[in-house]
Amino acid sequence: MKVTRKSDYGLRALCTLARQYNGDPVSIGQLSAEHKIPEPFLEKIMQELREHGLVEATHGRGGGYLLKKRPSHISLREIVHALDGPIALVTCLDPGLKCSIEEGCPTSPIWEIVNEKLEEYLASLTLSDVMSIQEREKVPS
Amino acid sequence: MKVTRKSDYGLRALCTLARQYNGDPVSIGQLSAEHKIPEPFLEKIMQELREHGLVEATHGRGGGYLLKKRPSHISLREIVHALDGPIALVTCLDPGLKCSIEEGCPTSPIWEIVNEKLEEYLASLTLSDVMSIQEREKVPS
DNA sequence: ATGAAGTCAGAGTATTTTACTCGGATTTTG
DNA sequence: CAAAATCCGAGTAAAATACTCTGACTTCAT
Repeated sequence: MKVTRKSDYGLRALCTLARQYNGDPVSIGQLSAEHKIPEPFLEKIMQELREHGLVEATHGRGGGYLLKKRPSHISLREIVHALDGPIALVTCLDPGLKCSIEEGCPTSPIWEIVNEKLEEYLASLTLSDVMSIQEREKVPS
Repeated sequence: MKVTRKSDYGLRALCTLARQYNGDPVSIGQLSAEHKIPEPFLEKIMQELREHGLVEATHGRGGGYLLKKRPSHISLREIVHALDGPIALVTCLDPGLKCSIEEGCPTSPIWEIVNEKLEEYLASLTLSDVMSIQEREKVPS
């Protein structure tokens, strides 16, 4: 319904995997330690990212996760959709509620427009963008 | 934190008041009946809109609410801010959480950018826009 | 072949946020 | 002064979010 911590945590983990692109798999343990995310929660998150084809996992010793696509080919929208589902800025936009279908609802048209703008914007940003913006912010001390 | 039903209900009520601009005050009873919003809840909402200077109330018999500004001078952003506070698309953007201040947080910079875009867009839309979009949608049957 | 390091899968729980109620006071008009 | 309205503060119910737990399965090194 909104962008929850799942998406935030997922994005953090994906940043690490992006740095490690073409390198060794990274385990849940490493990821959760680096970003201070509760292990079992992150486990769930990585599973969902895998089910949506964003990462791939290797089992057993030395295993972990790797990006399945280039960082520049993974959009924020994909990530958020994988973890929080399609954005419904307002409750009444939630798929499954009749509100948006009803004739003469004064507000759903405008919310749909705003919602669509947001989705478009998220679709225009990729994991590479996130990395470079992050780099720019880092003040070398 | 997100756009809740309060903002949606508030916007609906404001649409009615916009139609009634320069007319008689509209009571909670009328508004809640027209939009099927629980009366005591809408009461709270109208109070908050008044506290933020978007509407004015008159007491007693024949009383109710009126817009305090022209519909074209009331932005969606104002309405949402009055009822749900500043938008924090992601939990970590909530004012009061340190996350956004921490050095080296990989995600908060991007969320801030997206959040700002959304706020800007909401600021660009007014109550008049909402009315005309609604009008356009109405399919005369 | 076995045990350690890892993921997989599903159900279950705690916390927080949202949505809404209640009761009584206050103001205005007929 | 009574009826019609808003005002105000506290409190409750429902829903969504943010997690945990348990046990299985896979892979690899020794």
